[in-house]
Amino acid sequence: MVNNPEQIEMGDMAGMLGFLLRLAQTDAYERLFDGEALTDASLTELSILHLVQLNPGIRQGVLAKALRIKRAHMTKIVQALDERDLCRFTIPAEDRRAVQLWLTDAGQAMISTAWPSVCASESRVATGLTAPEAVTLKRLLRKFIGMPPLLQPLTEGSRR
Amino acid sequence: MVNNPEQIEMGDMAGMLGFLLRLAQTDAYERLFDGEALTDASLTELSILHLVQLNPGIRQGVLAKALRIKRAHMTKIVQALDERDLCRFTIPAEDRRAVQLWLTDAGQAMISTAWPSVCASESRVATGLTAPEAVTLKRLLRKFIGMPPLLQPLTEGSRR
DNA sequence: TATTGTTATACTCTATAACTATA
DNA sequence: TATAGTTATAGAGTATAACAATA
Repeated sequence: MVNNPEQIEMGDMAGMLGFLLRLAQTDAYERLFDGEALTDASLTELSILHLVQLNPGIRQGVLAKALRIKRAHMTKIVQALDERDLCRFTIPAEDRRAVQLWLTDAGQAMISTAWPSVCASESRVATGLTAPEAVTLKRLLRKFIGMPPLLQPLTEGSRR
Repeated sequence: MVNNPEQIEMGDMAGMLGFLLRLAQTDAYERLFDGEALTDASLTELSILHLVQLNPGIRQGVLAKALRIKRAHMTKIVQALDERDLCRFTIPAEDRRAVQLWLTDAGQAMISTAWPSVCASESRVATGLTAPEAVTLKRLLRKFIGMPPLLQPLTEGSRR
């Protein structure tokens, strides 16, 4: 049994935002895919494919900033995706230092089948919160990280 | 300049709790000690010393669960603290499998001087949120991770 | 048999800096 | 000079499993 008989004194840490965020993030990740492993691609890779699908031609560095992945690491991730034929890159003529990302047909196919299960699993992460609480939590997190608020509350994916 | 001219479409990810938590945790950590590095001990080590100070004799596994650190990793962290004379451990007679942790005098001294600066830096993490928003965010995070609510919010005048 | 902690290994991610090529 | 990306390396943290000692 994994109950928690030991009530420990958390001191200042119970009021520390950074600490609470770390625990919450760890718990969220544990609840994601509870048990089931991702075989074809990591969650990070799926996120990248999702964003490249929505933002075709996005520059690698922009993606890295959005996902808080270091540039050096992003290079390796993109190379791994390229080696598996999931994405391609091109050098734009207007700035030949940049790298633009595109999905291959295989990448399109993979993310189209894999992403719905990510969404389904994600929707089960907020167990323990009421629906309005989850909405508030997400709104505050978006503000905290400087992400623009959602214009359309909660229905389908929005288009431009 | 590090402005963000590129507004990228986040799709489903803007509404995913796990994703928002990951970004928030990364941002929070970056804002912590903005620039200044911790020299004597890592943030994890300081957290452990703080909790051992508040919960003398706490078992290693209980601490690991509270901090979401894997047991195998906790072993190495505690060994490192022991080697630096910051904490000690004992084997309780009532369960000789367990390991109880205690601060040495040096550990007491170190955490007593280092912890206030952790708290001071932590209090600057929530930039961008109003004070009531930060309070709400922390309350929701505590609920999300199953941590008991704070009985006395932060000032006087609290009731249940 | 289950639990606590240890050891070992592999992997992911971070941190850093030097490097190139372009701007 | 500054920026975008690459390469390389060191270190922290995670994931996993086998193991010993104890319950």
